[in-house]
Amino acid sequence: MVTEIKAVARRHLATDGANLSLRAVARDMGMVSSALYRYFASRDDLLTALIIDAYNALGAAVEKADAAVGERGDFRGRFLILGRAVRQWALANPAEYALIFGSPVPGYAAPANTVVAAQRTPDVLLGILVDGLAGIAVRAPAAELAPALRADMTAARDAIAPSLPPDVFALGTIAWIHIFGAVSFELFGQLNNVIDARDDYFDYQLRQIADLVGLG
Amino acid sequence: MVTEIKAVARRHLATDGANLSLRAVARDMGMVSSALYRYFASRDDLLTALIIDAYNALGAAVEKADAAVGERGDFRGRFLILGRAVRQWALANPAEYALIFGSPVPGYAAPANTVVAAQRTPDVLLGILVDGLAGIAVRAPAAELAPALRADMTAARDAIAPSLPPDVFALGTIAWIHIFGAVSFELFGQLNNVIDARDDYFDYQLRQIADLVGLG
DNA sequence: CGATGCGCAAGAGCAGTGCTCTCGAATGTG
DNA sequence: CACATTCGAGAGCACTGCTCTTGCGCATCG
Repeated sequence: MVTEIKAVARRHLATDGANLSLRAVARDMGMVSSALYRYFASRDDLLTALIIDAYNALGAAVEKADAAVGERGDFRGRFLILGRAVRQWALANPAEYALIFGSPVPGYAAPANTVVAAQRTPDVLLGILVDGLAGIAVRAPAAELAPALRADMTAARDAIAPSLPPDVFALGTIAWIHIFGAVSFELFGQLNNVIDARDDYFDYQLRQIADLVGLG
Repeated sequence: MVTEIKAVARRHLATDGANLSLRAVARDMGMVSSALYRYFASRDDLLTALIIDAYNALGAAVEKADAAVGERGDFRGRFLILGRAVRQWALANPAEYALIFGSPVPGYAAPANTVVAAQRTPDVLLGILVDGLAGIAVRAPAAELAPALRADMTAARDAIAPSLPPDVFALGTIAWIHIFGAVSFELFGQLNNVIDARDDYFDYQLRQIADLVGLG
């Protein structure tokens, strides 16, 4: 039942965007709006469920794409596949992407449940770096981390990818942020009337970032 | 009068986020909601005006920051200043930043008026590259542009920065996208509970991107 | 077999929204 | 002074999220 509600809500999300109407969802299900409150305490609750689903769907798509790569030792190739998987999922589910990576709604605060689902995709990226580090394909980065920043990076990698040097971990966050930035830039319309060869452009960016990270 | 309405709307935007209430704005001005329709044809119209203002405010802040740099030949320094100016403006005006760089509202299509205002900030960045190119501080990039992408880049630089080689122009777009991505990532809460030294982290990213672009 | 309880949905209602339309008051112009 | 134009108020429509009460139907007990 809740899955059916979420399915209909997802359909509405795809057409109407983030301003999801509970009444419209109920109408589509032949119910009255108050009936939905048996399954979701509020509209925000429904949105939270959709957000967690979206994080998991993206994470699953990326995990599947990386797992399908035969040559596990081709770390640069795996990174490119990962980036493309993120973008493909975003292009296929723009509303859900905007839900999790777009501007947050004012009063809304993401519950702790979301973080584990949100971590799946960056986890895959860090996994590639961990594997690549073992194969010494990842070069040592040339940049300097300020002390406070180094402490943050060390603490974060301790919790997520203990075997990664903080400098490599930091470069991984840059890669993740740029993938997010590039997809958002395209999806939110900032590329309109400027760049048409979007597949090529995204790949170009991935290669540049791979170089920056040291995935040669 | 329209400026006063926009001022009140901006104040509401800062507290209530993107779902701006015309009635609340009118209430704050001691007027009734229908009176606002003399000055703005619709709520979207008011939002469009705010968007253009936001683009111009950001552009002006960045232009001012770059113009204040004494050593015009320190292209890497000017790039860092530019990035910090973008972030500072975004942190000071989060709602307006989200308005122009966040997920677009579903039915909304940006009018042509916005593009000239939107171009001001990337123009400053490209200006630094143009200057830096004359001083041969910008190294030749190592990456390859696919033919269709090269055509896009060439056309775009013809319209914006004719003296820039397409490869350098392309690197400039990467820099701009990463600045946007890094600011959005921080502002939209994706850094929460992970990185606290945010000034340091942003500067670290800027240095890495400066290296990537070749601003040594 | 009948009564009780519970899960579920419907309906009314409240406060709020964007937007349209009409009407009256004030203002400045000929 | 008379006119026209601008401006804001008010009512109203359709919509929203959400609460509360009501009642239907079904299953489980005594």
